[in-house]
Amino acid sequence: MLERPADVARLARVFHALSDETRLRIVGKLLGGEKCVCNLTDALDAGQSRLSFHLKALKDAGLVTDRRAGRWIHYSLNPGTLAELQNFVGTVQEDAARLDAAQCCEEKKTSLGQLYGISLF
Amino acid sequence: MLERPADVARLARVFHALSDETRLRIVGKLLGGEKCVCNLTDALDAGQSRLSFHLKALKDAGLVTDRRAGRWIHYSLNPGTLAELQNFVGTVQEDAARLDAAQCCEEKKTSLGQLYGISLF
DNA sequence: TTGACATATAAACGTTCCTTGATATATTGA
DNA sequence: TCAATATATCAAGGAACGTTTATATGTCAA
Repeated sequence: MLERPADVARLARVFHALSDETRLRIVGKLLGGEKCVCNLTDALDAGQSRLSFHLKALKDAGLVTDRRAGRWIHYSLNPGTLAELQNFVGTVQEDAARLDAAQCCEEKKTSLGQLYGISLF
Repeated sequence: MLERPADVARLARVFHALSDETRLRIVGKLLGGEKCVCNLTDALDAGQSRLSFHLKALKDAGLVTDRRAGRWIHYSLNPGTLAELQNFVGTVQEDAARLDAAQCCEEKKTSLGQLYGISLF
């Protein structure tokens, strides 16, 4: 998934959207189900315009969707993007764990072999 | 995990580390196993100092570890932090999927009930 | 139609981030 | 010890980001 430049750019945008504490707190609130902006303003005591700014960042990244209901606009988590994200993180994590498990058997190879260009296996 | 301020700050740092295209490409390269900086410089044709800057960001976030081997420093993915990350993303994703599945049964409730303060269930 | 309310957008400003070029540190081989 | 190599750190400049205040848009109720 990190081979195609478009995917890299997309992932960077999603991660960037989650790289701010206010936005993470918004996500935390949305875990309970969809919320209108007014709910979030109270729960996070953040100014209205500030909240709007961060909601836009989350929405542009595809992490949340909005739905107008009369005067209010309700935001909720977008399962699709979250599934993509989980897929990516899961892949990287599994790979890292696999490499880590293999490492114990290659200690000598990596620390000495790479130095001297010798493979013990 | 988003209740404690310290966790929110930690997560924001990890996400920020992954919010840059150069750093994501570094992660992509490390999927194949540990690499020395020289390998990465070649593979990503990024200047040495630029690469060093991004490796530090990944290291400070706990996403990679480094290991000196003679003249070279090898970087590899840190499975622990990646597991934490996967745990978080997985939780949010599952929650979003659950809410999404429930939504079909509450369509009337959310679109009309919330407007008029009536619960149909 | 008017006023109140919920939310979005714009402008201005300080802060953080990334890049580049120069310099410093650590390690090795001669 | 000296030169070469690999990497880190620093300083400067510009771009992107987040906050705030003010204004605009859209919706409802009277």
